[in-house]
Amino acid sequence: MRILYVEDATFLAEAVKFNLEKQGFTVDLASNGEEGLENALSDIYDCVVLDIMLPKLSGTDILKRMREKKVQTPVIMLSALSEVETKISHLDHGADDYLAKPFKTAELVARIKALIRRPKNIDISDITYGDLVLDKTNATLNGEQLTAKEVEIITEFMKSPETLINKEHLLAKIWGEDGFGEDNYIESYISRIRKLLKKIHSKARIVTIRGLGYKLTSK
Amino acid sequence: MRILYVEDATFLAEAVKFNLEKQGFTVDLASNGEEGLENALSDIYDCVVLDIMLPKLSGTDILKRMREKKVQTPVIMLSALSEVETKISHLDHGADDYLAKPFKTAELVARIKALIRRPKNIDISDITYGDLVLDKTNATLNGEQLTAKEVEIITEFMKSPETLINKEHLLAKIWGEDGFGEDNYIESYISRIRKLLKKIHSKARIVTIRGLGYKLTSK
DNA sequence: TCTTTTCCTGAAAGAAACCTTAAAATAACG
DNA sequence: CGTTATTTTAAGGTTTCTTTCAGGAAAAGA
Repeated sequence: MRILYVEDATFLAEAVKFNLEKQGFTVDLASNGEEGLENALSDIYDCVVLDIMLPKLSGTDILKRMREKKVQTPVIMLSALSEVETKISHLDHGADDYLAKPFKTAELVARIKALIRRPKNIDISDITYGDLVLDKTNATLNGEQLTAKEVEIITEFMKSPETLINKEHLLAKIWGEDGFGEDNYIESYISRIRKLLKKIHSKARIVTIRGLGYKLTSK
Repeated sequence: MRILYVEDATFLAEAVKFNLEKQGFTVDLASNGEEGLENALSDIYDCVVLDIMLPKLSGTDILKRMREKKVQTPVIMLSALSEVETKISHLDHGADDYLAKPFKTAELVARIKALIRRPKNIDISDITYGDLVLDKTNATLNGEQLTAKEVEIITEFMKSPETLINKEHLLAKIWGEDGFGEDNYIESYISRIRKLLKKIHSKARIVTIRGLGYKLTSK
């Protein structure tokens, strides 16, 4: 479970990071809004915690841009302001929870856990692209049974078809942490997925953009 | 017995939770409508208590959506409005009981208990799928005697045949709490249920989707 | 063209998830 | 209170998925 914590108060950031890691989470820190946004958009986190008052770009802005870019990672907002209005406005913008500063780390941990553990009933809906139907509840692609990793990879492609997806992103999202000579994981799976697509007689295929990554296309 | 209580007034929610837990219930809280709906749809609760006035999504909406999705968990609605009209409209939408705010926790506890006790008289109807007949009054599958846990597990599968059911769900629904029980519980029972299906000469069988869960199928 | 880099693919090794059985613990019953 | 039935624990074996490896093919660069 990987968490992004965007916070400019270093001492606080470090303390919280320490506590979260003790709970078994992997934690990345960002100390300003721009850096935070960049990380958040990578879409590899299981939860993002945003302070609102930040240099360069506010937490609110980060949240807004994330949702614009269709990044659906659960978000918890932190702020000294506990006015109901602000709170509601954030929830409206797609924040999943809200915590007033100062807070107890235990409280934050509890909320993160609650968000992550939330039943996955909602994003489990089928994904379709062209003649492909990925049924995530049954782990099948056009009726063909898939393995867990295959589902994850195919999901990434079908969520952003006709878009280049680089290996780094796949490694980070599906294998977590930083890869090392592990590019072949992906090549191996791409190979198998291509076979699958052929077996299904789909018009869609995965093309490789040498040096950059792969792309699902049906053109 | 696990209960979901959807309520935005935190102080009230905590108080009620405390009292219900004293009665031996496990209680999950949700503080807004969306979260409440998501949790309710997971279909692992024995009873859902819905406040009507909620941020994001009203209790009424949650109830409606639950029934649309065929989630038949007993529901108690809470509201400051005690007008007969509203009451009737909710009961029409499939609520099982109605309680006006403010209420005494003891009153709520009593109603929850009443509701939870009731189902055993009602949903005792047989469930069938393909050549299988589960008789819940006698705890038999095609005449073969079952144990209590076997009935519960088989019920889950027969309620949603041809659908992947993951271990987490089974653990939460049958053993309660947060999947603290071992996966091996399930593996053990699946093994026994498979023997049973063979003995019965049923066409149906339980297939395992490695890393994801199990599925009852007859294809 | 020849060399280098990057990618593809099939097969084998390794790891993880799952199955099965039997015995121990617990609960239910008389 | 003893007996029986059910549930849980434990262990070893089995299967399947994932990773690794190695050799070859395609693209890019010299």
